[in-house]
Amino acid sequence: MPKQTFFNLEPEKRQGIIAAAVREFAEHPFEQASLTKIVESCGIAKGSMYQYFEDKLDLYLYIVDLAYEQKKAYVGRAFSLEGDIFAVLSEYYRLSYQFALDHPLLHQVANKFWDSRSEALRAELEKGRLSRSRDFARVLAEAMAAGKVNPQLDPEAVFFVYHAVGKELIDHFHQGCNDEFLQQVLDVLKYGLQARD
Amino acid sequence: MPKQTFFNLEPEKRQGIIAAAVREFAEHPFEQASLTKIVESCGIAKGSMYQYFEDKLDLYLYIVDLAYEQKKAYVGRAFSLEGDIFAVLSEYYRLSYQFALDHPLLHQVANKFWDSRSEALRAELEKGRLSRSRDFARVLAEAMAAGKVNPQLDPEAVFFVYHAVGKELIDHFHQGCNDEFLQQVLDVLKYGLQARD
DNA sequence: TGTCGGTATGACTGGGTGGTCACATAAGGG
DNA sequence: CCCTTATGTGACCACCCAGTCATACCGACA
Repeated sequence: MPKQTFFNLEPEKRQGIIAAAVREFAEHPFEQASLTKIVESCGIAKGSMYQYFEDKLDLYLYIVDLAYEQKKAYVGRAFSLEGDIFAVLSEYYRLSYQFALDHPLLHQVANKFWDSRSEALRAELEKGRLSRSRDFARVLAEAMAAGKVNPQLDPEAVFFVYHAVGKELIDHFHQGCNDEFLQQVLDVLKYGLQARD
Repeated sequence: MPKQTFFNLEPEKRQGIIAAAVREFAEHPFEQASLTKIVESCGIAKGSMYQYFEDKLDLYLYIVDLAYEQKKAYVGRAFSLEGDIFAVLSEYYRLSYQFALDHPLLHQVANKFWDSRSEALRAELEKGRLSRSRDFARVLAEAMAAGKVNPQLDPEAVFFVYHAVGKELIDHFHQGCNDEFLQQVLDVLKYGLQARD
């Protein structure tokens, strides 16, 4: 967590620091991101950074959190379509894509976070995965109870699959991804590979 | 490509270098892997490394290639089960898992390769993806022609989904992954989320 | 005016990196 | 025995890094 000093800053300066950090962490994973470049890019002294944050990791986690909060606010509406799980999923990924278009840097920060292999970040990673699985698990359980979802499937396996595909979709957002392709991918998940009678 | 000098080495020494490099690249992505540590770990001089390889990238690509060749040899049998695409897929992932158990370091090298974000590796990444999509596309086309596969699906989307899930499965091999869970994940893909009549 | 807490600073430390190069060694062929 | 060619070597170079610290600045209050 940032120190109090950081929050005492004039908002303008604070935003400048945040913006510079977002730029750097959007381009490089934690280990390769350079604090030196961040302070140069926003024109403050190296030492000042240590008045605001404990260390590089502290800054990083603050920025990742920020990116995630923004994304959650953006994407959360999808879950308001209660009842129709397929509409929820479609809207969820559509909004994720919109977010990536509107906030490419925040998108990249959040995205790069997931392939951090650093031990220091493992705990945070797991926490994030769990918190996101909760909403999904709830919607899935409801849909199963309502008989809308294939009852022979293992809910955990379903989450695993959607998580994997979601990650890959998000990874490929930067290459462009029209609504049609998105819909086709979701259809694969919805109808399954095997031909129906 | 390694220089001729590398292939002139006594096999024992050559294997020592390979083993050390595999250890390092299994633990760290390309950018964070340390040539210095590799030469220390196999007891040769830094300068010698540059008699064998052009640079760090040259060594890395050689090692990745090696890991992939081994994996292909191990996993390729799956495609001999022509005709039943679901058997092929099941066997493919089962063998991938076996490979990860038998050769954990090679597995990690191959695996880490996919989340390299370095520009220098982009071209290689794309090449690998294409070469692996070919076998899959062939089996899929056959199964579609035979009416075993849902004809309304977009083959490209199908490949996308299987690639994504495969990557995530492989990522999670190190946490253990029993046959049963694997089967359940494949069932999700096979039967689809929507309840059948 | 003095002084005191909070803040800003950037030179510096100690450690790491990939890559180089002048030199050493060894093996053959004349 | 020398000369050439192929290898081996590790000190060294230039660069980058996170993090520290003595010093300076600044506004407020006395």
